[in-house]
Amino acid sequence: MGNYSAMPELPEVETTRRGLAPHVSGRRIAALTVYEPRLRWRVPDDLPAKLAGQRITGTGRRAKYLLIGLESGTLLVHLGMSGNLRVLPAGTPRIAHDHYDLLLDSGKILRFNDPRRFGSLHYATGDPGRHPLLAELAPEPFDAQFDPDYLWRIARGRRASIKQVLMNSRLVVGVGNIYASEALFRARVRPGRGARSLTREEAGRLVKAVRAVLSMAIRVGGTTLRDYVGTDGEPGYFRQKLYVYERAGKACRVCGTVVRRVTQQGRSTYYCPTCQR
DNA sequence: ACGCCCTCCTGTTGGC
DNA sequence: TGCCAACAGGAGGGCG
Repeated sequence: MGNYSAMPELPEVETTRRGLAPHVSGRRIAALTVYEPRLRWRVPDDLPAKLAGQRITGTGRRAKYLLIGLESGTLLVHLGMSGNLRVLPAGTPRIAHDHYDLLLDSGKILRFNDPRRFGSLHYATGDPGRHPLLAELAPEPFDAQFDPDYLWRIARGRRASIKQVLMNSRLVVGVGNIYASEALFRARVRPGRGARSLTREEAGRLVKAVRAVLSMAIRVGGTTLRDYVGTDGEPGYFRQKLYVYERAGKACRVCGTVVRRVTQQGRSTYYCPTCQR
């Protein structure tokens, strides 16, 4: 399997945000240096000039976008599926796939590394929520709006599977491939079920499960696959808590049944045929 | 409106 | 042992 890296989902992004916030909040950007602008979208040539000298007002997160608030706008940082941000002393030698540095007035740099270059860097002026990448996003899983009624209602109107619904960022954001499988396991719902077959009770269990699995992952610092590290170099420990993800052929941790792997829309899905109905 | 597929990218893996 | 195709996946874009 090629997941040598973090596959940053919502918990990994939130872990990154919390790790770097104390290092960047209130600092001034001395310079942005772009070594490789060809990310998911090309980093604009004029971005360094726009950022230089600006104070960082704070950090935030929307879906899997890390937001860095500046005096005159907001940086939208996406980690893609192999990206990470590290806080390092200025002058630290670059390694392969280091693509840009934000030099801070503290003498530290915020360095972005991303082997697959699926990550991105955007700058929004004005309300970042109006930026095209954020404007159409669904509620956060921890929003009050994402409740059993909401999930049940949208699921009933869909022909797609329940796993597809969970992973559709126009319906609910932040649930990627790992946590979709894990949440469905905890809710005891089979991932291949048609979303419209979800009962009201199952919708309730699923809302709880999504929130539980995400908040637990945030609490322990994300999922370690191969070499995931947060901004301070500490690995995440959620991998140890996985019930089904990447456990095909192994015994279910609850009932002992062999965990299955199936493919849905080209993505791996894992489930226990006994625990999940 | 919805659902599905394609695309971007590169390190790792497995088959021959 | 070495080569190479397949695979992994977030998510926007496009198409039917």
